[in-house]
Amino acid sequence: MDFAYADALNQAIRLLSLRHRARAAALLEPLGLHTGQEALLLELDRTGPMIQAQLSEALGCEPPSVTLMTRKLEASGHVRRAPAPGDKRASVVELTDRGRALTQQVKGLWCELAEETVAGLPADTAAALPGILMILTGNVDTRRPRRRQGQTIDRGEL
Amino acid sequence: MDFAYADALNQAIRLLSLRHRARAAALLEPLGLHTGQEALLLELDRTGPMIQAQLSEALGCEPPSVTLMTRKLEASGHVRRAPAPGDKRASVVELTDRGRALTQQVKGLWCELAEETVAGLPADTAAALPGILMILTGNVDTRRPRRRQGQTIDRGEL
DNA sequence: TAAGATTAGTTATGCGCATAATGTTATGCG
DNA sequence: CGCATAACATTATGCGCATAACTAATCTTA
Repeated sequence: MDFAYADALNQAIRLLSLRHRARAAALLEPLGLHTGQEALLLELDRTGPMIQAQLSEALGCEPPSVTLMTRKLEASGHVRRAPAPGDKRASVVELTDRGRALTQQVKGLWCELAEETVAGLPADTAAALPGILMILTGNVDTRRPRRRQGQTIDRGEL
Repeated sequence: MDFAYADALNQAIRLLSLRHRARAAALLEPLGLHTGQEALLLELDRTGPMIQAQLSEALGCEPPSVTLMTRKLEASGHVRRAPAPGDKRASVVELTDRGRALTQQVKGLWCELAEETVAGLPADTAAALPGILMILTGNVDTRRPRRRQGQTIDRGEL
């Protein structure tokens, strides 16, 4: 593997992370949201109420992070927590009406951000991009079982 | 702009950021490096000694971050700081011999990481990726003058 | 059913990067 | 020249996300 290429790729990913996150933060700030919280709201909007362990899985961040995110969103009244029926350890998280309203605004910003991000790219490139990035993510993902080299794993899921 | 696409794209970028960073951290940890420090070493290796303001620009992070990074790399003996000739405010940062040696190891890991990252991608897609990501980065970059919508700005660079 | 292992969630702590405020040196202009 | 302004660096502080250590509840199984 050519180092010049490797460096270009890793650096590009690093810079995109920094800038995309910074831009997202700037867009979300008027709504009183910090980066990461929008992902939780959008996930609840997509999937409906769920317990924190599921959120952790869906958001790709660790349980302690989810604890803090939900705590803050609860404090700001966008999310509600209730004891999970049938499991006294777990608590289900769901959007409040205010949270649902805010999520709609987030969706608008999210479209803006995506549009801004892929500006100047050929349409087919832009269309393929999410899928490509998901492949990359899967390739370096150490949380899940570890997919081998971008090919799907045989169905040995316990 | 379609929300489903926007969501897929923004989410993909967010997850790639988290996972790629985590994987890099895991690879760098045996070298005693934390994420971000490798970028500084590689930049010094590429460009040679430079002052922190230049590092800040090259690395895409703010001066206070550079202060901390250099301080830690100085403490671990990989980098040296000297007063800048002709400017008592600035200090030039350069690699020590140990730093240079470590950087060579980082380069190896960087190749591993890139290889792992693009596994399973068509060769031409992988080849085009760094350029595409740099376009995205430029599109959402608010540090520099603000390029408009992915097209180059007219040469009004002061 | 009682004991060990697993799972949900939390608290404590640490790192990277950001912004704000400060001190110091350079510079450009009346 | 002298003064205002800009640039380099730093300190203080805050947020997101991570890991480690812990409690409490649930599952497994002998």
